[in-house]
Amino acid sequence: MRSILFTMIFSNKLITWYLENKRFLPWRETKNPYAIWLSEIILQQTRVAQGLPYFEAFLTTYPTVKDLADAPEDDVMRLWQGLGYYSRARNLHATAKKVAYELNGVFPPNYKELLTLKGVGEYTAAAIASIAYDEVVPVVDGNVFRVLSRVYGITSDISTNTTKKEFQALAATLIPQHDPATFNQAIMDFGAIQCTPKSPDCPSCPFIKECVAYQTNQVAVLPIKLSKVKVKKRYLDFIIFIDKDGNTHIEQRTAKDIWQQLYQFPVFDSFTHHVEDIDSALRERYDTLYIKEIKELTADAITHQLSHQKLHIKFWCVQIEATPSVQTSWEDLNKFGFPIVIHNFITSLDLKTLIS
DNA sequence: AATACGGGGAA
DNA sequence: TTCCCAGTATT
Repeated sequence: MRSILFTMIFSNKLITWYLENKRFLPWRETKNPYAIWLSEIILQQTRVAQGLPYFEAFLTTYPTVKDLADAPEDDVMRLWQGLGYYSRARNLHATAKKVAYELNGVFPPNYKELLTLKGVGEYTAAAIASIAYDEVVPVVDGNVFRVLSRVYGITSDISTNTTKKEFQALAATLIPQHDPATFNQAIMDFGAIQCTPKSPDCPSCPFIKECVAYQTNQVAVLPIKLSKVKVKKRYLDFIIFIDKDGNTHIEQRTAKDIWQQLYQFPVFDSFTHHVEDIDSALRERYDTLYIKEIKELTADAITHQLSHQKLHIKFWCVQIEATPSVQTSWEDLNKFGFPIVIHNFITSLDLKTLIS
């Protein structure tokens, strides 16, 4: 452990850097817990540039937590469409309802109670408590792991819970009592702008003299992260039914699986192979189905990379007399949230060429 | 302690 | 391609 003097130098230098280099972000202009909570949920595992337009859209569409609580779930999911990790949207909605109707519209007032909210873990509770309430509790996110592991030369595996506790303890010694909000945002901005994962800007870094990683030439290998995910292949054949009126059929995903609560076209789903004989497969699943024509819309399967699965996706157009279940008009599809890969495909499609 | 869960940007 | 992003919930 470094000296007390160094911890003060670290905090002061960090905040000095922040005041000169910080990004101007809309959620920094407020102490409103609702807006700050919203920004923190959106920014989980998400870059600022990607989350920013979603933050604006949500705050505009739902100016208060009650507006969000009262929204239909389909609307919330659709607004979240494309951002990924959709459990965040479901938890966001559930928490909005709880705050609006069980907590009288008031967010829990401290770190410990914030932790009880769905979708709010240690990082997010610390972020909200420090930024909205000035509670002295350090955030530990990917940026903090990176900055501290480098400056302090910490070589523990950051994917373990034990290491996370070590970093929380270290950060707790660094965070100043008088301005935790600025410190937390400073260390995250520093990690995002200066001490970046790849090719950080060490020559202009204020910690170049103190940084253990820089002095021992370990910047490129820190932080150490050992856990590596294994990615499964998965084969999806989506069936776009078109009936005689030009309507199609969609269904909602409800299983504990990817894309829960989002919509999709009926699908054949396998971890080993694409459907070999679509015609037979369709007749097996829907025993009464008058098929006029089957058209393969994707000569080559579309690949779509998720964190734990690599999807190989084909789309089929199947013209029939009537849809096998509830029908949806093509124009109404934009009322539903789809996985982005489906949404992009729909957008690229021309219905006329589909049925010609 | 491991694993599942999206999508996109950067190198 | 590979990495990883203002992580959380579940097993």
